[in-house]
Amino acid sequence: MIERKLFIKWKYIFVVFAEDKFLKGNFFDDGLLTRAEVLAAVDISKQSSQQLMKHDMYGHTADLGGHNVTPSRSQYHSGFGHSDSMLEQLTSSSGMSLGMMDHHNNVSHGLSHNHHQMYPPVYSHPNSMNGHNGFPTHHPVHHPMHDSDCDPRELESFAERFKQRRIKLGVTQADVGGALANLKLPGVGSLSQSTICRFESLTLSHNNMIALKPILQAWLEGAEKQARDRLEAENGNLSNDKKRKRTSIAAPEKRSLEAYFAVQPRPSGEKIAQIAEKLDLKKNVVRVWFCNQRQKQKRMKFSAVTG
DNA sequence: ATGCATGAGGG
DNA sequence: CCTCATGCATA
Repeated sequence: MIERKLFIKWKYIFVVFAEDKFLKGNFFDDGLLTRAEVLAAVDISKQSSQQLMKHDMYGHTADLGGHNVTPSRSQYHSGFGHSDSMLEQLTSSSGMSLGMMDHHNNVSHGLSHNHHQMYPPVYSHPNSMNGHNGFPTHHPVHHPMHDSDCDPRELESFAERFKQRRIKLGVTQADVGGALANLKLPGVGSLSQSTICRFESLTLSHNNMIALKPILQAWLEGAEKQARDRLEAENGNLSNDKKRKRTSIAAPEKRSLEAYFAVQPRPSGEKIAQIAEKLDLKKNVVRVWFCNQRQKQKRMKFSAVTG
């Protein structure tokens, strides 16, 4: 599948970086990666890349069998299997290998958790799921889906059309997010500008895209039907002092993390602690960075180089 | 548009 | 601890 291929290419880029560091002799001083680990990763990645070139990397989105609403099984496992085992042979250290991920994946959430409203956005709820008409945990409420709803190309074109029509309506991404709550669909609250943006740019997981599509489609149709302005989205309740802070990881540290990630996407807690210490970052920051990085590789598109 | 963060749910 | 869906904050 295309996303898998893109991931391999992406990984390749950073492994090459690791190789470069290695050649300059400044990569192993910290002892976090063994010579064998890097050489193996470099070798495997090169092979994978060559293999991909032969198989038309950008040509077409091709397959991805019309089914799977959930990535439950290995939908990320084509043409990479042997590489996994190779790496495992060469990496004497901790666990998982490069392409190994997601063997279990229950996707038990639907959309709509309406959770953690610690920072009340548009509609404010003091807490996640207290009594209060709040949807307990999750809602299976999904409209009957058709095969086309799972087709990446269909999703892609829908996202594009959506953006187009949204702009035509003169509505911002944030407006859409807020308007969703007025849709009164069971289990559907508002969404942030971030999420709408990510939907339009396909930078969400395949499943997330599928879940959001019917909702956004419903909004779009409603909004167009009454080309009126129902842009309300009452807000203005920003009386909270606790500002969330976003730590910024400097470029050098980030490059190191990327190099580590290329070799071991799922480092153990121990390893994370070591890395954190080496880079002088808090362990949790490093852990979260790896989590986010893993999520990134599962997205439909990679925003930068893949156009 | 994206980077780092949170929290539910599941082991 | 992880995955996933999401969001605040920010470049």
